[in-house]
Amino acid sequence: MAEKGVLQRYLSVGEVASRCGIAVSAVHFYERKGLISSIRTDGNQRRFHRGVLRKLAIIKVAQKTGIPLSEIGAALDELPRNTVPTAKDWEQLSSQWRDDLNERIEQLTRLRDQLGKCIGCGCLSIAACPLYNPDDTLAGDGPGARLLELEEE
Amino acid sequence: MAEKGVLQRYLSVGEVASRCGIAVSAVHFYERKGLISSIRTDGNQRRFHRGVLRKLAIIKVAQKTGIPLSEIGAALDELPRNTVPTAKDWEQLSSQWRDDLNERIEQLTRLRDQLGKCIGCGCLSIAACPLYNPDDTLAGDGPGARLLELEEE
DNA sequence: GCTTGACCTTAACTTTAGTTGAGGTTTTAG
DNA sequence: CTAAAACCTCAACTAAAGTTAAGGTCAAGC
Repeated sequence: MAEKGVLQRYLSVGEVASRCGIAVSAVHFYERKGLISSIRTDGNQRRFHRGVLRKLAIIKVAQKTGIPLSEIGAALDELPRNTVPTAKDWEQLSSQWRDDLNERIEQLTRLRDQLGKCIGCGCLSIAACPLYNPDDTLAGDGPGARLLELEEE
Repeated sequence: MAEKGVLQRYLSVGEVASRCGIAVSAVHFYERKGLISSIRTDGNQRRFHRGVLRKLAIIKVAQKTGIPLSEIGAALDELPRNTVPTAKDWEQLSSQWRDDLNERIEQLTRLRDQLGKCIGCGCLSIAACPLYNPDDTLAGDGPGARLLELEEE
């Protein structure tokens, strides 16, 4: 199990980048942001543990769900430092994001379902419109007073 | 129908902003970007036709769907200039965006469905993973060679 | 009639997620 | 052994979507 050198143990930044399909500059950037880390060779070049590949994959996936890097970084920080994350660790991460994703999906779905109903009618600019005012933040400002003011056509 | 002044015909920038729940600076910004327009008083203050309220509402909604302002602007430009848009005009707009929305929803749904399957297993960094490589852009690079390289745990 | 609040313009600043370039070093291949 | 490819750092730039500040004008209330 410990045959050294048979598999290359560490990856250069270029290898990491091309395997992940991202730019070298992005790898640098993620490291600067603390999302991934590396050690250095004598010649000061980065060497990455192959575990970084999975992290980068996860970063990419999480970004697609709309999660900002700062949050991704925070989530990655919760992973055990210095021990290789287990399947359970990853699952915890993904289930957290799945909730986010579900919420975003629901939001967009509601949006879609309202889109046709609201956009063509007069209600869109009005406190009562579920699209325009989904959180009902304007409720109680005097009901409906605004409603008529839009009837311009 | 032409009783002047009974309803205030034009809105100041502050009125527009507070009615739409956005900042004055944002109204200025949208005007600079050509998304909305105004006329000026003798004293050089903006006055907005009330139709701008609906446009702003639509801008807000479209932004929530993830459409960038540039595209929103382009869509608004397709509306008839100088005539008040009809319900049909708005419907065309919304149906266009509905397609976008549907696509984004589908994307996120696929993502969600893959999230648990992939994140915990070894496949995430690999060309074969549907999440990581949804467009199959790496297909044909030599099948599976990368697959084993991730098995670090 | 003056003071305050709303408005004006222009320019600079903010955040996120990187990219690009300059100038210099290391590694690798022939 | 040398030349090219890959790497290094640091600073500046980009884009989107605004916000904030500075310095000045306009309008409304008392």
